[in-house]
Amino acid sequence: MSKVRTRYAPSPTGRMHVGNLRTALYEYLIAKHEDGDFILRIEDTDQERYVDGAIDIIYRTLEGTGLIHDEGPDKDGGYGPYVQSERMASGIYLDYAKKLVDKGAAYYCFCTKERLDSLKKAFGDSDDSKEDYKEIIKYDKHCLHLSKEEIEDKLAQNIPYVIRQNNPLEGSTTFHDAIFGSITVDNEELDDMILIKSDGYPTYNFANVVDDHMMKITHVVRGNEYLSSTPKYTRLYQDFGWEEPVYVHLPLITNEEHKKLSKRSGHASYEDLIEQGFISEAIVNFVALLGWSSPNNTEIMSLEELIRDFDYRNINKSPAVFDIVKLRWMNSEYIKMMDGDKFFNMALPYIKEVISKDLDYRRISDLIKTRIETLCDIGEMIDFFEELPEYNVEMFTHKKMKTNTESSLKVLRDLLPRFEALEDYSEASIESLIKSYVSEKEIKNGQGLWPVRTAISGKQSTPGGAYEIMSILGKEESLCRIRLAIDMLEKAINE
RNA sequence: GGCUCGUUGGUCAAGGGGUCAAGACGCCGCCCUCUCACGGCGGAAUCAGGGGUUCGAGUCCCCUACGAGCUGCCA
Repeated sequence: MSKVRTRYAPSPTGRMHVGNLRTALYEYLIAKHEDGDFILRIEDTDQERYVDGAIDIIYRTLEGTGLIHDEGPDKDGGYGPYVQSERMASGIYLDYAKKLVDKGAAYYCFCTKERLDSLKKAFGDSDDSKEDYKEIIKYDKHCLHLSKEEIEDKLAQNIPYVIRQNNPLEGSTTFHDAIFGSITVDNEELDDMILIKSDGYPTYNFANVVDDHMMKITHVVRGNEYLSSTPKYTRLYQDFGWEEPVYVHLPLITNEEHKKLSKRSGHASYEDLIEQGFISEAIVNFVALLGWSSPNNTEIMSLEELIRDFDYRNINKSPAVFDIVKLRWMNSEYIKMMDGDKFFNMALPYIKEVISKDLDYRRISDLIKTRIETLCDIGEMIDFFEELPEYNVEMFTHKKMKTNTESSLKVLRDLLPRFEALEDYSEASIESLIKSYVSEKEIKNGQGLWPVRTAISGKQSTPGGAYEIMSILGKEESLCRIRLAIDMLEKAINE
């Protein structure tokens, strides 16, 4: 059996959206599961849509996600070039197209845009929303019947031309997909698609077939949206007399409205997600589970585990909704599993964004590790360290803690001199001080701790409790905040 | 409009004719607890509809409905 070779063939048109990322991932996994090669090929045959810097985004994304390619523009494996515009320079696409012309499987077409437009037929109600109003065009093979002389003549006159596939009008074409099974389409439905554009570039569809064959790609993995055009690919393979690869068409990924993900939905691309505070491993893991599930029913899986367990035959047929809520959960799982040092390094920039004081960032980092879903949650969780927020005295009243303004005032008044006298502001020291006060007064932990935590944070909820926060804030700031609380409570009670 | 594909809880999903249809996210409740999280325990919630085939159907066939994709000198 020949070595498995898959390819990721993006067109450099912008950021890599999660659908493309999943395609790349599955291609990588299929290859690596069989110890095969994963190839990167840039499909830049559309100069109109080419975006500067997009190739760098592709490199960055593959590197960031760990989908390391074995061959590509930057890694020659003997099947180059790996950029279609460079391949075109050698004239291979035109040569192959001409071979098809010689066989009668393709033909020159000189039709003008105007003539093509006249073939279009409107249907649907034009009063309806634009989406219902479509045009249908199937080329009428007008130029198929040009004589050899006529063609030579037009070519000599430099009349612009394209080369079209010559599909039969009768019979049917069948291909097999690893996920969707056998699909048969009447040849009558097959349009004579363009192989070579008038600018000399091949269309994606044609370049794909030629390149996949020349690069010995064994498994063609791509989005479901290509299912409809695959019969035309099959005809091309047959006309060339080439062996077809294994087709693996992937179900669509949709947004919550069950529509194709769009750039506007915000969470569409890998880089968007990174900016939203998601971590790479979680994104990869989550995306892997959109359309596939592990046979041993595990969900949190490293790339290595995915390689080991992935089997493309288990891929789902139905479209999957991209559920960012579940991604958030998975992201939080990855953060919790992460080594403390590693998390600290990732969290530090987010911490420094809201805290400029000289505090123990590492301890803050440890406090938030189990409490955040994305790195972007950090800011609002810890901003009170930097500055005490304005808060209402009513916050001291808590039913479950059995506290109110009076009881809180008493606790804080009792504790203030002890805190003032305390030298060691370590967590343990503060803890034993408060604990002994609580047992001395025979009150509940909550009755003693709620007022303190409220006073030093000004928040209903905080990462960590009173001991942790006080020890991080330090003596001076803690005392200052407690005195402020006492003032507020006194004022409120006297009114 | 035509062609193609799809349809198991709100979401991801297991399930290839025969236990009360797994599991996860989310949601709700309880426990733990100085708050919020973490963790633990429990709960509600699903086979789109209709016909067949069969002793028996989420699983096979047909129809309907709904959804999606394609219908570009885009990929």
